[in-house]
Amino acid sequence: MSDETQSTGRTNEEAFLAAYDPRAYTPLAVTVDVALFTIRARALCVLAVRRANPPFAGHWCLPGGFLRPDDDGRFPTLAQAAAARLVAEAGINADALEGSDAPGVHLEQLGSYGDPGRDPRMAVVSVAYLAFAPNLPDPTPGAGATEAVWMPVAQTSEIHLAFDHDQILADALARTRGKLEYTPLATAFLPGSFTIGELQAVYETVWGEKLISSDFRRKVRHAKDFLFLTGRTTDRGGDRGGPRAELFRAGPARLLYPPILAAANERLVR
Amino acid sequence: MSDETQSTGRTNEEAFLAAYDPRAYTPLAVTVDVALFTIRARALCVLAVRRANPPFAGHWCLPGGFLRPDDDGRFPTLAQAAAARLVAEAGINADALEGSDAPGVHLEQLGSYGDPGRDPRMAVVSVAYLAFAPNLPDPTPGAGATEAVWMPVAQTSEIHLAFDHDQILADALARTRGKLEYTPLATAFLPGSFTIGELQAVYETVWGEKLISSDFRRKVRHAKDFLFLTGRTTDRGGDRGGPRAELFRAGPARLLYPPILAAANERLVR
DNA sequence: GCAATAGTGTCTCTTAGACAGTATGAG
DNA sequence: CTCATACTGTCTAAGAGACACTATTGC
Repeated sequence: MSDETQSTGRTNEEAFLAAYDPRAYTPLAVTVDVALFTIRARALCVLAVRRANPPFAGHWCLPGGFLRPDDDGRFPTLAQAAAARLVAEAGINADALEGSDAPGVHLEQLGSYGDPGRDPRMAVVSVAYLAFAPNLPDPTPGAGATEAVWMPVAQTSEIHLAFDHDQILADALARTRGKLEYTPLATAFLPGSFTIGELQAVYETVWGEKLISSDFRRKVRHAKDFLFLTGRTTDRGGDRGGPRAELFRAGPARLLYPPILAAANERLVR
Repeated sequence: MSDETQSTGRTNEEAFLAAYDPRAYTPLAVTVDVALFTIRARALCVLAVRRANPPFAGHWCLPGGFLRPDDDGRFPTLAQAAAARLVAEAGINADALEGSDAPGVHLEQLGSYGDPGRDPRMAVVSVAYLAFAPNLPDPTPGAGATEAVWMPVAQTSEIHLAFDHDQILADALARTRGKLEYTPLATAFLPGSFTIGELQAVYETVWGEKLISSDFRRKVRHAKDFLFLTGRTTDRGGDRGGPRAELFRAGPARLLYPPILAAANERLVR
C-alpha cells in the first residue's frame, strides 16, 4: 500500500481523509462465495444453487453474493458475509457458526479469485470460503436463486459451474482432502458425538478410498487430543448387527500428530 | 453469487450487461500486499516500506498497492499485481517470476483481509501474497514510499506496521514455517545450486531452532524428488576449513514425502 | 445361525532420534 | 596443528501396513 497511494499528497491525515473521494476510481466489486460440503448417503456433496438472473441465468454455481454495506452503511467482515450465505441457503442457524469449537459448522477462507473477465459485468474479485457441516436438511434457494441442492461432487465434473466456480470447487476439494490428513476437521462432518466407524466413513467418502479399520482405529486413537471417549455407546448395533460402538467427541487438537495419512501412492497434492 | 445479484431482472443477458451500471453501488477498493521474505546474514528478513502519504504517513508497512486498471482499462490478475510490487520495490527482474520452476522467486496467495475499518479511507479488501527470494540487493522505495528496507522479522515485533499488516505478517510467518515441513520451498531462499549445509541454515533460520546435521542430511536426501546432485562441489571449504561440500539443485517435488518435521515439541500451528 | 461390525493383538519393515566416528582443509 | 564442517554409520524405539482373531448383536 505504499505505492499507488490514492493520495492528494497533503500531510495532514484528517484533511486528507475528508477530501478523499473513493468514487474517482474505476469501480471494482468484491463477492464472497462459499463451497459448503456435507456428506449425504455416503456421498460427498456440495451446496449448489441455480442462478435466477444474468449473467449465467439458469446455470449452477456456488452460493455467494456481493460484499456490500448493510442499511447503516457498515460492511460486514468477509467471514460474516460468508456465514450469511450459509444461513440464507443451507438452513444453518447462526448459533452454530459462532463457537468455533462447538460441533457446528467449520468455516475457513479458501482464497481469492480475480482474473480479469471472470465476471462479464465488471472487474470482480471473489473471496472464496470453504465450509463443512454435518448432515443438513434440504437447502432453500435464497434471493436470486431458483433452486438449491446438495450436489454430489462426483456429479459436478459433468456440470460446468458459472463464473470460475469450477476452479474454486476444485481448489476447495483439494484443500479438504489434504486437511483431513493433518487436522481434525473430519469431525466437522459429524454431529457432536460419533463412532470411529462413522469417522472412518468420512475419510473414505472424502478420499474415495477404502481404509483398513483396525489401522484407522489405531491411528485416530493415537493422534494426540483428537478424540475423547464420552463413556457412552450407540443405542443399538448396525443395521445388520454387530456390537454397540463407543461414542467419541472431538478433542481440542487443531493439528493431528501423528497425521492420518492417505495411502502413499495417492499422495494428495495441496 | 446467486443471491444479491445486482440485477435488473431482465432475462436477456446482453441487454442486462449493456444496462449494467457498476457505479450505482457503494465503492469498495481492493489492494494487493506482499510479504516478501529473504535471508540476510542468517536472519529472516521481510521487505518493509515507509509510507510517504496518508493514511499512516511515515509508518512502516508491507509493499502493496491498489488493484486498478492499466492505461488500456484492463485489470491485471491478482498475482500479476503482486509481482509488480516485487519488481518495483525489491529489484526482482520480471523474468525470475515467470518460470515457476526456475530458481527465481516463489509467489503464492496468502489470504484476504477485509475487516471493516482496516483502512480509514474506505472499505478496502486486501489480497495478501507471500513470496520468498534468495539474497537480494538493497531494496529501492517505489512511488509512495520514502524508504524500503530488509527488516529482520525478530525486529518487527517492536514495530507496529500500518493497517492490519502486523496480522498479515504473522500469518505469512506461520505459513512459511509450516510449509518448510512438507514442501520444498526452502530452496526458494537459495540460489540455483546450494549445499545441504546452506539448506539446513535456511531451516534453522526460519524455524529458529538448531537441527542435528546428520539427521537433517538423511531426511532431505530421502525425501523423494527434493534434491538432485549436480556432481559439482563448492570451490573451497568453509571459512574455518573443512571439506568441499556437494552442490545440489531443487528437484521437481511439489510436496515432500516424508516431510522434514520440526521438533515435535515445537509443532507448528498452521 | 449368519453376517456384518466393533475392537484387540501381532508380526515385519521402515523411519526417526540420538550420537559416535572419520575425513577434509582453511587459518 | 587445530577445529569446524562434510559426511557415514550404528543403535534403539516407535510407527505403519497387513492381517488374524475374538466378541457382539440385528435380522
